[in-house]
Amino acid sequence: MDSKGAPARLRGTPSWLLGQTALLAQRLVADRLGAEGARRHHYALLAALEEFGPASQAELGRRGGVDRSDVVATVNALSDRGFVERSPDPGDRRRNVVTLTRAGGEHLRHLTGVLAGAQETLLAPLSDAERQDLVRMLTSVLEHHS
Amino acid sequence: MDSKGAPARLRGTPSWLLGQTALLAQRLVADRLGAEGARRHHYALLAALEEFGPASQAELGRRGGVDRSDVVATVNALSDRGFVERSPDPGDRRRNVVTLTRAGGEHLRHLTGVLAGAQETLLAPLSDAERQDLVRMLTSVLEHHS
DNA sequence: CTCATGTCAGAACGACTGAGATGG
DNA sequence: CCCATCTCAGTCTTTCTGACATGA
Repeated sequence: MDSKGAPARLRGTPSWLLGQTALLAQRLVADRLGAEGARRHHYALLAALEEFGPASQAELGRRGGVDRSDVVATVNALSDRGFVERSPDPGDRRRNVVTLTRAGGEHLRHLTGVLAGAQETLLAPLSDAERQDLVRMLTSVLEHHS
Repeated sequence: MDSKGAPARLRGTPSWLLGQTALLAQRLVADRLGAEGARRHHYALLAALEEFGPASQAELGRRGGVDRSDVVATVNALSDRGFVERSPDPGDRRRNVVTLTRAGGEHLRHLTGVLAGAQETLLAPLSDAERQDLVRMLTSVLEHHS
């Protein structure tokens, strides 16, 4: 992962640059979130809950891009800290309905700020226009391969 | 890793976009290289050998961004296929000097073409100018955090 | 004594798979 | 009978750590 001294053949390759930059970004984000006792999955599920409302765990995992197996542990952690509530669905007894609590909403807002700070640090050398270009290009690549 | 349906909070976050795009890129590259019986480490070491010349395994690992533990297995695989030669350094008996063979050079050129094809597929929706911008921006971010 | 090197064994992590129990 | 859900256990990767023997 050391970027310095890498062969020119690699340094100029978009896939390599993406990998290195993503690694940097993941570490930054994991560090900042970790300082708040959170992880990426935590943020993903909280954000999905806020945007789409209460959902079963399976549905929540689909919306947040988290594997159904990992949703279990993440919801455990979040509910231990009072950020979500897990209650049986009266209409379908297989399901647990997960709901965002007030404290969870506040936590989400807090983490959103922390995340924004991390983006700022990450993209420090880029102008606002460049950042928008970057987001647009990456989005376009992702949509093309969906 | 499913990009569709993700919360807007995540979809617009540069670090998330980078992660998703890098994942896509890594899978593409791993698939294409895998079809040639190669992996990313193979390419990294071959490229480092061609650009900087023969080196000890430790030095090679530093140059190619590969952990020295993993250099062992990679050099094994490459030398099994005749792409590199591992010989004791006469001037320092701790070291193995790794050298690129003619077949290794040809393999590297072949893989370089395969890699270029993967970049083309990955960045299909972007214009040439956009691709250059992307490379420039990512490089600038990486250098800033070095 | 110290440090670097090559090697191996395994930890740590994250993404994912499989199966079982419950229920629609 | 078939499918969805929740859960747990465990696999499969890749990346990295620790330890060891050898030798500069």
